[in-house]
Amino acid sequence: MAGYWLMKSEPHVYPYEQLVADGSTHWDGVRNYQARNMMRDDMKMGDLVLFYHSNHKPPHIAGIARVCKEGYPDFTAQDTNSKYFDEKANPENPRWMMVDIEPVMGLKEIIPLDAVRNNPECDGMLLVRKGQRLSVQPVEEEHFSAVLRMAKMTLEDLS
DNA sequence: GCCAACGTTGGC
DNA sequence: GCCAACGTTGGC
Repeated sequence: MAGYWLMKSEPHVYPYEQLVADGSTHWDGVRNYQARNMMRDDMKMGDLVLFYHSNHKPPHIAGIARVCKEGYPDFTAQDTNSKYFDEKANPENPRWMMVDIEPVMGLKEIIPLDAVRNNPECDGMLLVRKGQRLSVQPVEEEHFSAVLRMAKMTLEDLS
């Protein structure tokens, strides 16, 4: 059964539209162990992803993406020219992992963070939990479908 | 730009 | 293994 996730990106760095333009992307630069572990162990081919724009007014869910390559080493950690370089990473112990995602479709209506927070169907979503900052987080199926409903979409629209 | 929340680091 | 210091995230 498919898993559901939410991934955060700052739209001035990498907006959903860029994912559409690129066709797919590797999700490099995650330097948090919880997020790494989920990408390494839990995110599977075909899992659906809410693509979230953080640090934007208003912060919002912009589109749906899909995992198209499962966890593998984040090579930017071993690239001295990368801002994500980590001297503790090496081929034997890459330390950081990433997945690839591809666009599925943009939301017909973007969903602002406030709308998620104000929707009782989204109670318990990590996204609206105070103080949580994970840039990759699991989403329950009922929350995922609640977000789609808010955007006047269904899972069938995604297939 | 502020700052609360939280993760990481490193001395002890 | 504790915990103070520090850095980052991300909404506001």
